[in-house]
Amino acid sequence: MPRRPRTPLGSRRALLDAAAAEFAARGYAAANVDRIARVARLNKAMIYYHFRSKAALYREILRDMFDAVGSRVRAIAASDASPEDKIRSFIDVIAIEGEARPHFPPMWLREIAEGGGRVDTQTLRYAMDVLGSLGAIIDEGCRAGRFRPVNPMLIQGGIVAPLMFFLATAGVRRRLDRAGAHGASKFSREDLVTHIQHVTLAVLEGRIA
Amino acid sequence: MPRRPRTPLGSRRALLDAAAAEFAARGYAAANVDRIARVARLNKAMIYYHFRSKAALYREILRDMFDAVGSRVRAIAASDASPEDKIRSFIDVIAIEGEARPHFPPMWLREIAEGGGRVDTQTLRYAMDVLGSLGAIIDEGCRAGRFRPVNPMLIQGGIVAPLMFFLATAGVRRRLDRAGAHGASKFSREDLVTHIQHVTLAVLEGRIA
DNA sequence: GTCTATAAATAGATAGAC
DNA sequence: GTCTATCTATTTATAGAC
Repeated sequence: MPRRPRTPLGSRRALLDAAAAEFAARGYAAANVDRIARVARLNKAMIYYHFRSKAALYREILRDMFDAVGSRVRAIAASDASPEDKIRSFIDVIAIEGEARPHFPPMWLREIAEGGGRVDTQTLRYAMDVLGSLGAIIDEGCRAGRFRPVNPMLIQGGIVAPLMFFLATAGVRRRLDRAGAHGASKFSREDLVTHIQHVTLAVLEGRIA
Repeated sequence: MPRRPRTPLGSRRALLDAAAAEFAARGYAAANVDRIARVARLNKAMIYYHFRSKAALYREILRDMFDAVGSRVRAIAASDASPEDKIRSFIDVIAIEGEARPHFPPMWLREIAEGGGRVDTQTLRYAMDVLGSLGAIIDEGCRAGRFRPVNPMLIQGGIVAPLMFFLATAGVRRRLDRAGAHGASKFSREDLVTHIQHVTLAVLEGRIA
């Protein structure tokens, strides 16, 4: 007997979720549309009904993820908090959004490795928003005499790279732990965020170099 | 007329080089053995003559890279330099080896995203060596009363993740630069290494948190 | 050691029924 | 909206000549 259709666009949502998991775990090329459909408890043809192609499906997922992070970061930069608090929030948001979307960190890592060759203009804009917002926060702190001018790319790298690394390696770290490495997974996202906040502010306030 | 064979194992070297470039740029699944052979100015069948399979070729490249970094790091940990200098050298070596092997950073990023599912036991051992050596250096510094006990994984993440990120994004950063982001690529590997050295030592010596 | 030719499997995409 | 069946292209891998 045929299953009854789910709520309108429910199948679309199911496909997006299954696809995000597949793309994150295997990467674009190794991802398999049949498997995506099966996980979503649907047929492969539904992917081509809701999306144009495997590539379009991928781009939509990536765009949504960058959009979510980008808009939250923009809001922080535009708020009237102090530069220090903005930096803390910036770090918090990257970590929270990254943890709330477990498929984002691996996909981000893969795109970096890819050299960004697969990101569309829209997605690139979101990514640049993040860097631009961080730059604006730093500028503001400099004008207020509280930050030293530091290359935003350097600051962003010190924040985002470790965060994505740690979020993407939750699984491996547990394996390393069991294999004998000491305490590889013995700290939480909050510990890491606090650490990065302290380091980043120390750098920006010139308490280090 | 048939080209004459190159020096013994010259074809093997050519295939390894071409394959590293292909795997780094496209990832394992999207890499194409035909293209690897063409770039090496050889025939696809030569890949199966020198290596068992595409997968074996991939693992050999990955293992060589981790081996090179692992053994240099082990040597640093075993030297009689001060803990501070060992930390500096550790960071230097990761950066230098990563820059000397431009295909390593992207492959590293992809493996992290993959959750390490493709690394063989040998390669995993090399990777654990790096973390183990860093842990030993930190322990030594602690016993000498110069470092605070900090989770090695936290320190390693703060060093390796930004380095791999920056080395892997040389190309994208130039594109972002032209697209309007300010000064994205306006610093060198030395600048970055110096920065990471300062930050890492500040953390280990308890001058931050 | 190196090549040609080909086998065999996989996987993206579409047509058309229900 | 959902599924079955199928077309087509790509691609790993091998057999065998030179």
